[in-house]
Amino acid sequence: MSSSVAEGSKRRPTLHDVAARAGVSKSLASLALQGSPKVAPASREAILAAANALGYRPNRTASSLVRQRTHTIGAHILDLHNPVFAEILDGVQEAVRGHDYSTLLVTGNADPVTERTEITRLLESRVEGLVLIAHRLSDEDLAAIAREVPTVVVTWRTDGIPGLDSVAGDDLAGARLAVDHLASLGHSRIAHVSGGDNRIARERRAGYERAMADQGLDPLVVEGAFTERGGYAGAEAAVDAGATALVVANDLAAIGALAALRARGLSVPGDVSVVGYDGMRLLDSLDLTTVAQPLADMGRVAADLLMERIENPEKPSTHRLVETRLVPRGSSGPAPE
Amino acid sequence: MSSSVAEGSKRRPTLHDVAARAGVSKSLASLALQGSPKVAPASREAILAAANALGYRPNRTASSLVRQRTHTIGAHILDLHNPVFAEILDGVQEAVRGHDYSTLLVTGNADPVTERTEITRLLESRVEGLVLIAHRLSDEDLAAIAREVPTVVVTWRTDGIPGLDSVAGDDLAGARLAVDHLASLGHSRIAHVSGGDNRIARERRAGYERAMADQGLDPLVVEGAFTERGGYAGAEAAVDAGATALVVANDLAAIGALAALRARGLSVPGDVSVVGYDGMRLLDSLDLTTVAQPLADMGRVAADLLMERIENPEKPSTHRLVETRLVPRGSSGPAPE
DNA sequence: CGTGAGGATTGGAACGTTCCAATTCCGGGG
DNA sequence: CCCCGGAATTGGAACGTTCCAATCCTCACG
Repeated sequence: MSSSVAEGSKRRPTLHDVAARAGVSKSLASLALQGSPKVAPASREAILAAANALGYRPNRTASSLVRQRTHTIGAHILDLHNPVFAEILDGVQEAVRGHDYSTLLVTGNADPVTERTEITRLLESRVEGLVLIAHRLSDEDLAAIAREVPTVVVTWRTDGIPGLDSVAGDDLAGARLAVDHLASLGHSRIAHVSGGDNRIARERRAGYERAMADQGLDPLVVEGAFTERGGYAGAEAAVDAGATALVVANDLAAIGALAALRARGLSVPGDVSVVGYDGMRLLDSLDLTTVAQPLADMGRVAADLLMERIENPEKPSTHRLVETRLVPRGSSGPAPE
Repeated sequence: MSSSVAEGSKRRPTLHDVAARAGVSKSLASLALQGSPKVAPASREAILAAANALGYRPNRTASSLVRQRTHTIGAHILDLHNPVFAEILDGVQEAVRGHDYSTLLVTGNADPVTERTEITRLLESRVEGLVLIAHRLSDEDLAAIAREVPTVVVTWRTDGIPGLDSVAGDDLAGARLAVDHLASLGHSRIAHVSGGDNRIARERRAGYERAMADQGLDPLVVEGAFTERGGYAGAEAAVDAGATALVVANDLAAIGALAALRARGLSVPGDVSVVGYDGMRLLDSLDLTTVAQPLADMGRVAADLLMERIENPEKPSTHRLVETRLVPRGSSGPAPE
């Protein structure tokens, strides 16, 4: 019959309700719930009990408004379907949680338009920082965003934009690792299945080309994409051109490449060796050689950089290049014949 | 020299600033930015121009507070590493975007404690609904949450909790599909690599056992888990026990099982057939037979149910059982000898 | 027994919106 | 020339917090 409970059954209880029930002011109730030491034990107890009885939940939006802090960061992920991004996100989440932040996640689904509107939404929600796990933004857009909120780009180095940090693998060196590995196994017809026309793909391709030149080998690049289909088609073209080894632009495409080779009845690594790129977890079971990046670490580093910049927005940009390493597995072996 | 711009360089411009610059009241500015038809064209233009010049961004937290709506739903995902969940989430995102909602994403990392605190955080952020893509909550916790906010559970049927909807695949029928498929290929020693001690795993196991009984075959269950490692170990145990076909609890574990068989030098499907469960995209390339669920659809349906319940919180619970189907691929073939 | 120190408590402003009720403005009809 | 209606505009309260400044108590000390 307690009227406050009865009428509260529809409306969410507010701090005011808690205070009323405990017989104190809302100020004191606020203090007590924040765990301030200056509230008398008796009052504290009464307030906590009241809050509990009412099922009170602090309203973060109200609190954010007055505190001018949301304790939330935004994360944009290019494509939910690539496990690689999920692994990076996982690292972000972990680090961010340690700093008592939440993550507002959006995807552009690889479409630049939705990507922009989704990011706008994040900005309107007053996220305190932004982690872009791959993106399709123009440099101007990126600069505008970075001016507005601390931002870090994961997956490729982005310099020249003030106040923006980035975390990336060394794609040039990574592609070289793959080429050198295959060359040392005696391969000479090493093809590259590219990842299409985007920043990372270009970088990896450049790394491949330079490494091939340094090995004194003729490069052979076939067009592909960062998807299984892309890898499938690319692998077909590459073996048609006589390749005995494939440096594939990413793991997903490498899995597709494997499928293509299987379909052709070619054995791996007997007839053709395959090396992927990224180092997603699954690959261990698939026995696929790859150039691995420490994905979760990249996420963690990104989140840490973001936290630092939130602390100190004026700090100079830092660009972290993480180490990639070759993880040899069963998909790469000596050149045939 | 315009003072409002100069001093605004640090502080975010607010509606008040826009109104001042346009020489109107904040009320009118608000109206104009919402696209109300009752503001004079001239004023509208001035206001829009001012907003643009200042780089004004509406503050959603303030707006949420007064409107009592956040236009945000919360999503909890059990484990970011299982691509299956990502695919479901993708469907959720898409549907939710259509309704002009954002998603606040959290993970419990399969740990019940962080799971609860993360969900609490969502509640404090006043999400208008909750999608739980697998969870570890007790029924009481779940009921308490559902009482507080519209909630839908994806991945397993959850009834008996008022005001809670669920979307799930028919695991009983699904496991039967796998068994029948293998039986029709002539297998009799069909083992089940279980997914451990959880709701879904139990259901799939039960489906397997019943189907085996109906086929007049002896069941053989080995303990596994919903992970690659679990599948790996399970497959070893199963072949040691003489199985020629494996019904594995989920795709991830099936991939692990494949790895185990390869390590043993057993051919698939020559020596052993393998059937997975879930239907994650990657499987197509891996040529793995599976019992597929329409994952993205499940996400979409979940989001739609949620939207309906947000509209009408009193509607009776609905439990959607989505259809699973067997997708035969190269990992299952006739029984040996 | 008065005074003051310091702890406990409180009122009220502020955060940036939305939206209702009230006011101003304008031209046309009487 | 006044008044009226409707369109355009505005002030101000409200949303649920936080936090500052001010007040209230209580008790020890002189």
